[in-house]
Amino acid sequence: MKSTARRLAVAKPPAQPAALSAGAPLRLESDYVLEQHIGHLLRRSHQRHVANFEKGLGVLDLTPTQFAALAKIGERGEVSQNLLGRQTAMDPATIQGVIQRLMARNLIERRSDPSDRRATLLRLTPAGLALAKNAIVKVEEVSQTTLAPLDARERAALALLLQKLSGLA
Amino acid sequence: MKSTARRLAVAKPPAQPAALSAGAPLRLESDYVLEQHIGHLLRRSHQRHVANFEKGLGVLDLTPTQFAALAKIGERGEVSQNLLGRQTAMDPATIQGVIQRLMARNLIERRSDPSDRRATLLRLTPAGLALAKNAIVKVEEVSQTTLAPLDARERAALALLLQKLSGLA
DNA sequence: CGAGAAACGTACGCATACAAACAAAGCCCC
DNA sequence: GGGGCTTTGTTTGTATGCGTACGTTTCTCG
Repeated sequence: MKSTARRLAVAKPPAQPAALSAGAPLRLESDYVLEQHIGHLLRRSHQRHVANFEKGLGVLDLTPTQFAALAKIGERGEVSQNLLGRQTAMDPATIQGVIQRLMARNLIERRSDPSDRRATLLRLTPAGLALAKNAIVKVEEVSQTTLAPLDARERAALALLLQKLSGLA
Repeated sequence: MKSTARRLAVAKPPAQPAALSAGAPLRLESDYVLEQHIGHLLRRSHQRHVANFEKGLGVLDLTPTQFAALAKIGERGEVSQNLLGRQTAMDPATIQGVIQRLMARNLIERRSDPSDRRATLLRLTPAGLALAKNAIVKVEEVSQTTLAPLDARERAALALLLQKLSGLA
């Protein structure tokens, strides 16, 4: 078994206590290029899409995760909270907050599962259903905006590659 | 000029006040498939990479953004905070928190720009430089882990597509 | 020169995102 | 039948990530 669980990588400060390093700044001699790394590219691309999303949804005022939850609930009819989390790739702590905010807006409602007293079942309210329908149209437009730099062949290729990368294929 | 700045999309609850909808759950009749949408794929892929990152960095205990800031500072020698933010795709509010945490760990230090009293210049401490060097090695390994599902040709294609998508190409 | 615009860093609020710890309920399997 | 493991949902704490507003400083341009 592993000995220590986790150790903070705190480095003790250098010898001279107070003064800032006086001379030329320290440089990292390396051919590392942030902009070419997969992590940075994924982050930037996702960041741009989220920006498009929030702009495109406008008065509907849904975040990507809120929309995903709403759409998934509508697709399944009724789901438990943790199952919904797994199907939208959110951990229990995250989905919990999302659910709370959707409930506060009367978009979903919950009842306890009669066959499992631990679980709560989620379903759309009429308002949630109506909002989801409107949102789907907008979300399609958002996807077009995000994908605008790519042609049809590139879009298909990208989707396939990302499915492989995320373990969905 | 626009009339109202922003309106909350709150829907008034349906006629019956208290009771949950009794019958069958409302369903969203739609062929919308979350798993095929670019936003979800980007989110999942990024999510998987971040998980690899945090696992792979181990005791170095750097988040992707903290590493990006550290690497960029080391590359430039000395940068102002906002410029660093632009080069790592973080807005001023976000980079501010990252800088605070790196400073609290003695990895970077700041001085006010003598030629612009608004700006603060950031540079690596010796500890920060050492940590960054170690981190770069680990980060390369993380990238390999993330990209493991793809062969060389697919990796190159993905990088190109994401560069286009994020506006870096 | 001097007023308006722009840029710098900071602060607050909200929404993901996840680790860790927890109580309650259900399941497994001897 | 019952002890242990798992699952469900919650809470707390930390870290992005961005909108917005703010005070200070610098720049621009008439």
